[in-house]
Amino acid sequence: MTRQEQKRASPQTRRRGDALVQSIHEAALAELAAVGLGRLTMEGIARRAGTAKTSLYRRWSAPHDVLLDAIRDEHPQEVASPAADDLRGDLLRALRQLVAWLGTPTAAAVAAIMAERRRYPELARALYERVFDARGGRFTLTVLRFYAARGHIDPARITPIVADLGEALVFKLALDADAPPSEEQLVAIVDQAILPALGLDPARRSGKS
Amino acid sequence: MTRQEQKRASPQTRRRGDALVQSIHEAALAELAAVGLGRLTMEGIARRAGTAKTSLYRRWSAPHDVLLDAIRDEHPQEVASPAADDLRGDLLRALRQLVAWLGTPTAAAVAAIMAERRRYPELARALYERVFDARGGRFTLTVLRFYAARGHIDPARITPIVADLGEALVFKLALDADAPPSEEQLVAIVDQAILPALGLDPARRSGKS
DNA sequence: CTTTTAAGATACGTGTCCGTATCTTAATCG
DNA sequence: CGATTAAGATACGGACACGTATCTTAAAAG
Repeated sequence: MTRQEQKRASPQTRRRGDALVQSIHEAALAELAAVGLGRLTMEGIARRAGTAKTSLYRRWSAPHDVLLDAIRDEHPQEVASPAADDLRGDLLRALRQLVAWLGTPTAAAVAAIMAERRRYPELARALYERVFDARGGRFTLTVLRFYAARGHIDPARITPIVADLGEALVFKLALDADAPPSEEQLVAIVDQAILPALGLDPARRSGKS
Repeated sequence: MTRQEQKRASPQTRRRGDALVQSIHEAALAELAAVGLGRLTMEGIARRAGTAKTSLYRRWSAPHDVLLDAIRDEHPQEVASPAADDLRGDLLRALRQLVAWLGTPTAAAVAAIMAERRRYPELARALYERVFDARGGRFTLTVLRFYAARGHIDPARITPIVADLGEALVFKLALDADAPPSEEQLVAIVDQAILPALGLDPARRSGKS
């Protein structure tokens, strides 16, 4: 056993550098979920992260700064690639992905900031500038554009309202029920709202025969 | 000049009874809008109402109680009566009414509670029980049912998703822009989303010729 | 190994809010 | 008018968080 191995055998008690920052980020998101924006404190984040306030103040001047960094680090986002010949399936996949994201601590943080954007305008602005552009990240828009480019959809149908449909309904359902929409509800969103709005109404097509 | 008129001539400095409660209610809603649920305090409400904490504690034990009473008192709601032969116009009227309500302090309070329902479940529950049933108050549903009963709409089209469409889009637009949707946007919601979902697609109808 | 770095622990004065207690006094009642 | 009621003002001890300062010590560097 070399001296290096002996050193490894003793359990580490302190986190340093990136490991510590990662822990603090996770703690910030969890603390936000627990207490909300108005009650987010350095003491709370530090307590939850199991670290000292000094470690936080060495890097950030306020809890909102910690939160923004946490969101940015946890936010990497990939939108599913459309299949090419299954509009309905791809819309469903996109909505499922949205629902999956809604279950993350990051989504909860983004929602909290959006909900209180009038009270914390600087925070909301910083979210846009430092994390994402507000109009980006539409899960269904990628799919719609993909199929319009291939001639499956009349491009004139892809208006801002139609592009917003899927997300608006998912958010509303989630808010009303305080639970993610079911697969059945996602299917209903696609079949009863999105496709009709695109001029591809399943109820009308089956009624053709 | 009688003694009663003399008494009226001296400016009153204190509010009593209902007048005081009304002031406190308004203050509670305004304070909530300013600081949010997490920072709503008795001291804040009292300060804003220009009264003493004792006056609050004589009636309520916590700021959330004040808030609930304020919402209930300010919440009376009337949905516009449909016209009978103007589905599109009535849907627009209903959406305008929703937008008008969204501009009230009460709506902001309801939104705040809904946004933080996971952090304040008791408060959210009390909102449902003491103020309104969660599934009530759908602005467009009254219109849809009215026209279905008259045969203008296939009742099978009025699914929960379709019933939710208008409100979901209005909420999303308002949230994204931090401003009420414009009249043009309301028109787009009706023409591009609601009517197609009802099988009454304007774009398809005009394409008939 | 020693030195350096930064993580962690704690103290401190200040400010805000809580909920209760006490008192003064405007407004209403009889 | 006097008596009663409740509105308003203020004090108080305790809890919590702030941001800064100081010190100890684990971990990394050389």
